[in-house]
Amino acid sequence: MTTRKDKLRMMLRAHGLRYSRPREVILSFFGECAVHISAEELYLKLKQRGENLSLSTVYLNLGVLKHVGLVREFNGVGGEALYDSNVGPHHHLICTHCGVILDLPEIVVSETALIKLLKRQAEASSGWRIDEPKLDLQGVCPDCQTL
Amino acid sequence: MTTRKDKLRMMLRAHGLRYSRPREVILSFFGECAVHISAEELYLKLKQRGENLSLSTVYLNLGVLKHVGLVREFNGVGGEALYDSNVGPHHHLICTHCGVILDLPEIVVSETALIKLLKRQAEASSGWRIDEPKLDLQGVCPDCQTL
DNA sequence: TTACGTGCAAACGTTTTGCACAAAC
DNA sequence: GTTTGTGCAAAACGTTTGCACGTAA
Repeated sequence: MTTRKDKLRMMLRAHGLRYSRPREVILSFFGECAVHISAEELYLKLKQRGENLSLSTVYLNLGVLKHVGLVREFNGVGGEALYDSNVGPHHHLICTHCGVILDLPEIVVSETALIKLLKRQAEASSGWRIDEPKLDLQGVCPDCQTL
Repeated sequence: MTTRKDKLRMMLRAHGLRYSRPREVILSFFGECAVHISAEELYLKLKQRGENLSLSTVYLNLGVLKHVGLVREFNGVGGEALYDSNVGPHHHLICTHCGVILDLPEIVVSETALIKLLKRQAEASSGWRIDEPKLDLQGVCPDCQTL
């Protein structure tokens, strides 16, 4: 029988990493909620659950997981590092008022043909090789609009 | 006769700010090169020119100039604050290898119709009010491609 | 003369690092 | 037994703040 823990062990192994309790709780947190979260927030959330791993371990492992491609790092409105287990190509809606970040809904993501056209044009005109066009739409979320 | 300094004084006045030597050298630096630069880099560049203003003054004035809309702040790949006197809507090419940032060339910027379409779709589907769609194209610049 | 801007140094929040110990393999 | 990961504390880093002095208006 293959337990959940065995699966985790195999996944980590496949990326050249060993199993550890901090890695388990961090990855299972991301498994439940693929939210955009800072290292410190993640540390506090895990502490609330009774896990006591250190803040530096959180930082270290987020770095390692980013390095092997299991999480993605990007910057919030204030420049803080945020982490996200949605590692596929996607775009962000960023509220300039409260800082909340949402992944772009399907209906827009499906318009990738337009993005690809932009990418091709940018490559042709600049000589750059473009990996991934990422659209950050800055605006005001529904909650902040009512304030 | 209206000197360059008078013009500067008037511009600052129009934004509710007084003239000062640090403001003069910072704004004239941006006038010459509308580059993407950090507070510390700017401080060092100005020091090289024989200007000795303090680092905190640079930070303070970049904040003030951002506040009145004369410069724009955004985040580099490492999350550091970068400043730019190109305050109009434009997009960025970001090299994931060396971190250099370029404004998107005309030929692509002219494709704003596509961006606007994306913006309208995103607004309709999400309920957000979107101020400014900003396209960050991450890739590898010509210099880093040859390494 | 009064409000605003500066320089310095200290404080701050976030992230990284060094090191001894512990756990995984 | 060897390699890798952890926790703690200290350091490093970019940025902000408090305060006495200087300068613009």
